[in-house]
Amino acid sequence: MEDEILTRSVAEIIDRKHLEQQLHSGKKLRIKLGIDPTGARLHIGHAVVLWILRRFQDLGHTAVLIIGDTTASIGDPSGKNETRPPLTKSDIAKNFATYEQQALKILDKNRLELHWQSEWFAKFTLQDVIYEASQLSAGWIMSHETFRQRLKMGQSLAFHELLYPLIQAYDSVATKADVELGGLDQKFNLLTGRELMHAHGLEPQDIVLADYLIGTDGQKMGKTLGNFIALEDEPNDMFGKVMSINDDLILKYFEFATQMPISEIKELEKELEAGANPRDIKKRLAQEIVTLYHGAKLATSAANEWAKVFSKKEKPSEIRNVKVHESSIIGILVETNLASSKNEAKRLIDQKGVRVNDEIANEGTKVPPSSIIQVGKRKFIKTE
RNA sequence: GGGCAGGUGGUAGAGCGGUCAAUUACUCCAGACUGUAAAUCUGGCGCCUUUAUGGCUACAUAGGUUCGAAUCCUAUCCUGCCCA
Repeated sequence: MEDEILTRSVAEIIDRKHLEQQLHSGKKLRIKLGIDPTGARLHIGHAVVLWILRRFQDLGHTAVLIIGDTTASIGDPSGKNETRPPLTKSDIAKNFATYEQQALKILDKNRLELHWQSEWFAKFTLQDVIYEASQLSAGWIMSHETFRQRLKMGQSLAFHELLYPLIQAYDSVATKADVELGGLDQKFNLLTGRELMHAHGLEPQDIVLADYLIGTDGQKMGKTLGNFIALEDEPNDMFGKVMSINDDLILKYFEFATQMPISEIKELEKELEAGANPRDIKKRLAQEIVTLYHGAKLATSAANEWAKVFSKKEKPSEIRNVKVHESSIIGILVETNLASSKNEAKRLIDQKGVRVNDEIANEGTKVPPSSIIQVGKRKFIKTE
């Protein structure tokens, strides 16, 4: 366990030696993770860092979650090429509520400490801001790759964005973090935490940077890219999405997205090298992942369902029933959101992408009550 | 404050008075092939209809010029660069 915590899904550790000593010292460490209360749905890419945090918890350390209600009014500039619109207070509260619900599927709430940035920043005066800013050099801030890039490329960069690393860094001072976790793109922000802690006479936090989990299409997993597996995806859906990842990613997903011991993953690697059908290994992967978020029982039924629909090409056992008012096939497709417009519906029909009761539909196809309508390979509904 | 260059569809990025609902690439959708993988190939990708050499809405916003504007003019907002 202690070995895995420094290697599994981890891209970089600063300062490794120091952290190892800390872990061996028997001290109860405070592990900080900042949360950006923006999007609502977590995906298994976000989960990577949460699982790392969970492993620390399992060793008896305390997870310190910081909700970035102050930084939300800036928007993390890391890796972004434009200024982000700020969020309102109620957005933040709402977003956090959904975040918490999802994150608790992974974290242990008994070893959890929760803070809002406003706990300390609400009291900040301009003098305080100036003082904190004086502890960092402009050269340091401008050494941030993202800032340099944006200036070089002639993209917008607003002054307040330069404060982002400082604000996040102060969280580490306020909470006296021993370790801070983050994604690889957070490196600069977390390093700034070390700088600022040093300036305040505190022992600088160690940093554990999680590696990226690649999305289902091989690109970085991201909400905007639409290639993510959400923690709240339905079991069947989640299973299907895992099955659709590229073969090359299978082992990486085992490491990053499941809790299977590394030794077992090594076994699977050998099986693959020996010529096992990647599909079968992937089924195990899907089963593992679905089990984490939905339990073993639902995972098994998702596996059966998948085999039924896609291997044997039968229909799913449960098809969503939808009340329809339209009578034409085009009208129904639009009404049920299977197509976004009538033109879209026509296109789908022209391209033989629509079936009504297993028959390829044309524009004049009649839809009797209780018909099964299929669009593409995976979308089914039953009319009422 | 002054000068210059820009703001185009989900993204990047062409177009610079009619032939523009707008080249192209990526994303995306459907089909073929498959292991619901990847790769590849084919078709499509603003909305509506009586499917038409059709209508409507769109190229930052608001006006204007013109038979006709994404393209020209004016104002406004926004961005970058240079000067102070």
